[in-house]
Amino acid sequence: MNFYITTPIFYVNAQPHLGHAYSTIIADTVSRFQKIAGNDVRFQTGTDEHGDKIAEAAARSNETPREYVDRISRMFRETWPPLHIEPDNFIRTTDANHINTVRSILQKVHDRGDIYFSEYSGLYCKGCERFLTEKELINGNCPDHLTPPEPITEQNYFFRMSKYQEWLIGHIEQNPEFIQPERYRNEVLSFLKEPLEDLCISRPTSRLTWGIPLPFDDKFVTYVWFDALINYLTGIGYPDGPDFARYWQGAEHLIAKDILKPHAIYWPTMLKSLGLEPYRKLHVHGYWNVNDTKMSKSIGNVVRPADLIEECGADSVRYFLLREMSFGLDSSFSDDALINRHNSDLANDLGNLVSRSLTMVKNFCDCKVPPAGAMRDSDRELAAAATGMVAEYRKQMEVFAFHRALREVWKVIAMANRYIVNNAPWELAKEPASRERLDTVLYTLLETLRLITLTLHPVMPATATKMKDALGVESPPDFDSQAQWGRLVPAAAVTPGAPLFPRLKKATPAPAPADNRARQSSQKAARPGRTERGKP
RNA sequence: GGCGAUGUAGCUCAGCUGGUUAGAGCAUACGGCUCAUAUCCGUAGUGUCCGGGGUUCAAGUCCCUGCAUCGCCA
Repeated sequence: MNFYITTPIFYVNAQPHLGHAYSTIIADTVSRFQKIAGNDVRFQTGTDEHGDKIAEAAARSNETPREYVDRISRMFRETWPPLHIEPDNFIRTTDANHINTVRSILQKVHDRGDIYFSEYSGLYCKGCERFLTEKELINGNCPDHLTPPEPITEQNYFFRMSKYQEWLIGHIEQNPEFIQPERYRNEVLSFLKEPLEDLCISRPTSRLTWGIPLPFDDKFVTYVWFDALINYLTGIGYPDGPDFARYWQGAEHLIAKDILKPHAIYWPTMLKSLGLEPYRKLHVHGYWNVNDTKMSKSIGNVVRPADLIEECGADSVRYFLLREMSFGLDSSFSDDALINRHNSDLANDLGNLVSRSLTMVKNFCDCKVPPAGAMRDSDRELAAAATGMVAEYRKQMEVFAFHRALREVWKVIAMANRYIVNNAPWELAKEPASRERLDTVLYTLLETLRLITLTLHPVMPATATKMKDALGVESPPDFDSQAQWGRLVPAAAVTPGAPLFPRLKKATPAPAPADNRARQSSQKAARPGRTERGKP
C-alpha cells in the first residue's frame, strides 16, 4: 500500500514551538512505521508564506517579505533534523512550481464555472484575515485579536463551495474513517447541517500584494488558504508527475484541531471541483497546554523544541510526546512530566533492562549470543508476550493510537525485568551444571530485546539503532522478516555500550505555578547568546 | 442560545457491545536481590466510579435530570 503522510505547512508568522514539533514528530513516526511495514511512503512538511500577516510581520522587522519568509522558513527546516525528523520533501508556498500549480488550478476551477466575481461588504479583521459577522464581535472587537474590524466593501472572486455541500456530507457519511477521531467527524457533520457559504478566494492588490496573482485577473491575489492547501498536490508533482499518481491515492493529512474547517470542508470541495478524489484520511490531534495553561506568546510560556532536546535528548522528547498524549485529545506539558517519563520509562525500565542484559551477556557469555536450550514455561511466556506485542503494537500504530502502542511495549519491558529476577542468571552462572539454563535465559532475553528494538525504530530511531547495533542485528528494520521469534544467531557478537538514557535530576522541587516565569527566564539567562543571531 | 465531549485512587489515565471482591503507571511506606543507570523485584494500601432519579436478576458501563469543565456553531 502507498502512503502519503503530510503535516500542515506551518505559517511563518511565528517560530517553531512544541505544537509544530508534535505534528511533525507524529508524521515522521508514521512515515518510519509504514516504511518498516513494507509500504511505499512519502512524508511532506513545509511552510505557508503568503498573506496579510506575513506582510505585516516582515514590515515590523524591517525586512522585505521575501527576506522575512526565507529566514523563518529556514528556522522551521532547521528544527527538524535535530529531532531525527526526516521528511522526503519540504515545500514552501513561495516555490516557483507551487505558484504555477496554484495558478493553473485556479484557472481550471474558473473554467469549470466554479469561480465567480461578486461584491461583498462586511467587517474585516486583519489578524484573522477574514470577514467577521456582527454576532462574533465582543464589544465591537474581534474576539481573537481584541481589535475593532474595519468596514470594507470590495469586489472579490468566490469559489462555489456550496455547490459541493451535499456531496461532501454524503462522502463523510459513507466513509466513517475519512475524518478521525470521530469527535471531529461529528463536529464537521454538525457544521455542515447549516447551509455552506461560498468561499472568498481573492484579495485585491490594493490591499495586499504578498500573494499569488489570480491567472484571470491580475488585480487580485489568492486567498492564503486556497493557496496553502494546494501544497499537498504540488508536493507530489500534480498534475502529471509520476509521484502524483503514485501517492495521491494514499494521502493522509495530519493536522491540529484549529485548522479542521479548511481541511475538512474547503479542501475536499476544492478537490471535487478539480475532478480529483478526496484525500484518504484526515487525522486531527489536540493541543499541548503548558502547566495546564494555554501556550501563547503573550503569556510567555511557549516551549521551544531545541530547549527540550538540550534537556533530555531528541528520542526522549519524541517518546514523551507520543506516549503522554491520547491522540486527538488535549494534554498538558511540563518539565516535571518530561523528566518523570525520561527517568522512569526510559532510564529505569528500558535503559536499565538493556544495560543489565548486555552486561550479563558480556560477563557470562563472553559477548556472544548464547545458544538456546530447551525452553521452560517462563521462557515461552516471555516469548509469546514479545511476539504478541509486535502484533498489537502494529494494530495500534495503524490507527494512530501511539500511546496504546507504546504501552504494549512497556508491558513487555516490565515483564522482561521480572523474568530476570525470577530466573536470577547470576545464580545460574555460579553453577557449571546450569550452563544450558543460563544460555537459554539470556538468549530469551536478547530475543525479547530484539523485538522491543524493532518496535522502537519509528518512535526513537537513534536509540533503536544503538540497540540494534549492540545486539548485532545487521539488516535494516522490517516487520515481515523480523517479527518472528528466534532470529538471533548463536555466537554472533553482542556489544554493550554506554547507558542509553542517563538519569536526569529534576530542575527544581515542585515549583509553584507563580515561580514558573522566573524559573524559565533564569534558565534562559544561563545560556547567554543561544537565541541571538550572528553572535558567537 | 443550539449541538457535542468529558467528569473513575494524591497525580495522569485504562475500563470494548451492562455480569465475579473497580484496574495500570507515577508518587508514598515497608521488605528482598545484586546482573544493572541508587537501577530491578515483591508487599501494602486508600476510591460515595461528579450529584440525584430510573430501567434491569445485574450499571462505572444504558435512559432522564442537575452541576462542573471544555470544544464547535450561533
